[in-house]
Amino acid sequence: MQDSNATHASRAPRRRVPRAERSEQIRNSLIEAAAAVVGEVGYADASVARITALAGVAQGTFYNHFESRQHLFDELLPQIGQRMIRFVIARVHPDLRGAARDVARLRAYFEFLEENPAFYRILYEAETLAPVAHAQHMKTIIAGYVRALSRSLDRGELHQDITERDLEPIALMLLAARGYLSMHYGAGREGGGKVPDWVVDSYAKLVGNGLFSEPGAAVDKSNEH
Amino acid sequence: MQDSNATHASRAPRRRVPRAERSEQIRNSLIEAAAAVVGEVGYADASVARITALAGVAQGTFYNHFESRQHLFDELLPQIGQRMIRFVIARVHPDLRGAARDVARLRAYFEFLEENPAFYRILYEAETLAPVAHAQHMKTIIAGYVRALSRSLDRGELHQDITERDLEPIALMLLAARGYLSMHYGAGREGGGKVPDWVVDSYAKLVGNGLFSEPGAAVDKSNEH
Amino acid sequence: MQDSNATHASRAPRRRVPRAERSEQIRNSLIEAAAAVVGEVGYADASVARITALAGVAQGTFYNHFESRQHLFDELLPQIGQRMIRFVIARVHPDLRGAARDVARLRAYFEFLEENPAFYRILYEAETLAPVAHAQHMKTIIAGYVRALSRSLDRGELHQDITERDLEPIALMLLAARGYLSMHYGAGREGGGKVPDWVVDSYAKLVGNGLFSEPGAAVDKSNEH
Amino acid sequence: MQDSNATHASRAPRRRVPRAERSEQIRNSLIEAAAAVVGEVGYADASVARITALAGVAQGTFYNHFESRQHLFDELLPQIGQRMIRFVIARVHPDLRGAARDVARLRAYFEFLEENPAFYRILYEAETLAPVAHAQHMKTIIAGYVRALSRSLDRGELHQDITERDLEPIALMLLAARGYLSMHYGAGREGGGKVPDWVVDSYAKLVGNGLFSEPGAAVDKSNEH
DNA sequence: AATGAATGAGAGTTCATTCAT
DNA sequence: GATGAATGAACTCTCATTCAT
Repeated sequence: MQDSNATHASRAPRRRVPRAERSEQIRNSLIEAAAAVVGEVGYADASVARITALAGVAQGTFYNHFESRQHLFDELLPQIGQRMIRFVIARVHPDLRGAARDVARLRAYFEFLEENPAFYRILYEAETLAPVAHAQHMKTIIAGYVRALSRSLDRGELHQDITERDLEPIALMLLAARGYLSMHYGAGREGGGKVPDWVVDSYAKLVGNGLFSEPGAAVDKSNEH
Repeated sequence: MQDSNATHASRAPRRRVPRAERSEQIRNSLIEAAAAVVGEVGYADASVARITALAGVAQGTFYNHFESRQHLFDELLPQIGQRMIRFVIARVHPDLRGAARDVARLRAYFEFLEENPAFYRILYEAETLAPVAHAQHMKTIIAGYVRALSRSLDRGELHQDITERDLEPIALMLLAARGYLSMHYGAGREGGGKVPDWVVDSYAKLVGNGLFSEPGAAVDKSNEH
Repeated sequence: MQDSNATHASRAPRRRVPRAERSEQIRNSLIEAAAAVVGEVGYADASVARITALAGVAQGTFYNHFESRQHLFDELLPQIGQRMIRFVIARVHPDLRGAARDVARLRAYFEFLEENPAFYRILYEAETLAPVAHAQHMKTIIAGYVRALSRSLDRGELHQDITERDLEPIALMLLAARGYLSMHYGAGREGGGKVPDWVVDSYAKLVGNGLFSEPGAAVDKSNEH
Repeated sequence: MQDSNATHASRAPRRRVPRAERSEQIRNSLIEAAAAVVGEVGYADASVARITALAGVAQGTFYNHFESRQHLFDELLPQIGQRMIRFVIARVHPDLRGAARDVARLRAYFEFLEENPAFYRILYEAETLAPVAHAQHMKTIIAGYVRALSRSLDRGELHQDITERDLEPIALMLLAARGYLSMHYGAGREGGGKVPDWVVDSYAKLVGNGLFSEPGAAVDKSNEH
């Protein structure tokens, strides 16, 4: 981050360090401000006026850094989303396997939400208000989840009836669970807060054993092979 | 103040259409119009002008029936939500039990979405744009789901480690699955469409057997009581 | 359709006269205000704020009557242009013929400009700022002029070397003369004012005899002295 | 940036003067860029950003050379106007006299416009958007035209009813003709283009013989009404 | 009760100009 | 002198809501 001699513009700006750094600072502060504002009032009410006021710059400055309000919105989720991914990776012990690993990821996610309550809105409103970013984020997240499940599958950690093709819908459902549980028990509520342990346990039970106990009942009707 | 007696309409030749009924008609047509508009363009762009235009009344008329645009929005989901609930109930055979019943409900939900693609947006945007209605809807839906699961529990259809307290988070997660699967494979995508059978099968597998096969592994690590 | 009986109140607006009239009044006052503002500061600085302030209505009202600022601009020249045409027609004695008629029209035009000094800017800036209106106006004006000249041609009032084909460029040049003379000696200057008689006389000389007298030099014919 | 410090001063018109000359270069390139931009999009949309981008300098540099955008605009027409004047002088054979000389000047003007289509907009929009420059330009041009006509008058080339006082309005009208003819038949239209010969002939007829053939009628009659 | 024009606050965006580097 | 980001006033336009008819 310190070295900025790597890129050498043809026009030769004299003192690129302070200027470029200051510019980068402002850009970042705009993103941070936007994240905070969107987290608080949602995309729809995150006006440029509000964002720039929080960032402490003039409204016009906004447009030196982003083509439009929408362009900022489209960067918001990727930025914070990456942060979330790194956070979760850092929090999950590399040796964990199977269901334990999955539950650990869930917990890490909830912890991230506790520390970054804005993320909830940034993510879930993005579906309609920053759809490109949302689609990209979901794609990345799903792909990562499928990869992890795929490794579990290879290791034989999954039930025998689970096939490669099931992994995507299952990843999706587990992500869905994250979202709804945090909405209902955690950051999505007013005031945010921690998702209680017993809720995580319910997740673990569902993921570990499924819900219904009658053998084959669920699969029989709809599955022909 | 007009007479709102609707049972005997043939009283005077002056007024043929009862006022109250006509008023109710307009109110309903506004709700229908709003549902269509929100389904098409979302809450944010569902302007009063657009809704009244579709309903065929003047803009001012809107405010004779609803205190504000937000008040209409707050009625939208309850209305359409009830319709969805009735639809699902009607489609699920009363004799189905256990996982088969749950899967049938999932299918019915997807069918409702196919026939009412607007519902997807009305429901999922409501979380931020009609939060009161959304909370109420979720409460109702969850309560219904929990009741159903509770009956399954009483009948001994569930795994033995599932307790009464697990039912709410589990209901939530199954609802979450509905939402994300329809977003990804069905009505949430451009052009709507049917969720494929193999995706329903993946749901059935998860709900039936769980995901991970190591017995107890998932629960052990994270549960200390 | 005029009936506004209480028994048949479903479609018919009750008292359309005052409402429609008031609306028309506001629309007209916006046009008048716009004409005044454009005349004073030009199209570029004729902001909606300025126009509505002068018209005494709210800014939003503007958009109940015109799709956009440009749409008003596009109506401005046709409106005032028609007024000018009617004015000139009214001022020119129907029995005048030949050069006398042409000069009378020139005088009438100058008089109109004296009474409507805004017209100058409305017309001449329109070329770039309301090009469609300008083109339409010029087409109308040129066509009218050509028609008048054509009648003179038929009556044998014109020089023998003038043919039908010359009429359009000549009409254009006479219109050009109007414009530049008023710019330089009349309404185009600060403070407006009347174009002096001796300037009109110069016009009359040019139109009457041409400028150069050498036989054969320009086109030849009909010149001595 | 580049080594422009060649310090050998010889007899040849090669100058050293690194600073002043470089400064002059930038200033000129800004004027050239402005001319191109104004010609393309008009004064109103000729933003400082656009001009400096075309000139290849930073926006701030602009204000080292011009007090304001308007100050540049005020220099634009004088610069290009002088170029036009020199072009016309160079193209008109010094021995031509009378109407032939005038028509030759008209043709030269049209040729200049063909080669410099930007000039049309620079000149005609200047009336409202660079009024000082426009007034100065017109003054210069009119003075030159009057001088030329005055020489014709001294040589007896003009009609006897033309007096010294007529020369200014007549010069103005001939300039007006230039402008409108080029607007309608030449550079003013989309795509520019050459004014056809037959249009020039119409001009020649008007200037040569006038329009109406009744001698004297034009002047006398019009003073009564 | 129905109408639909009037309202005005507030939105996103532009751009001439300034100024620290 | 050259730079180019920062500034903030001004712009056009939208729309939920009001209210006289």
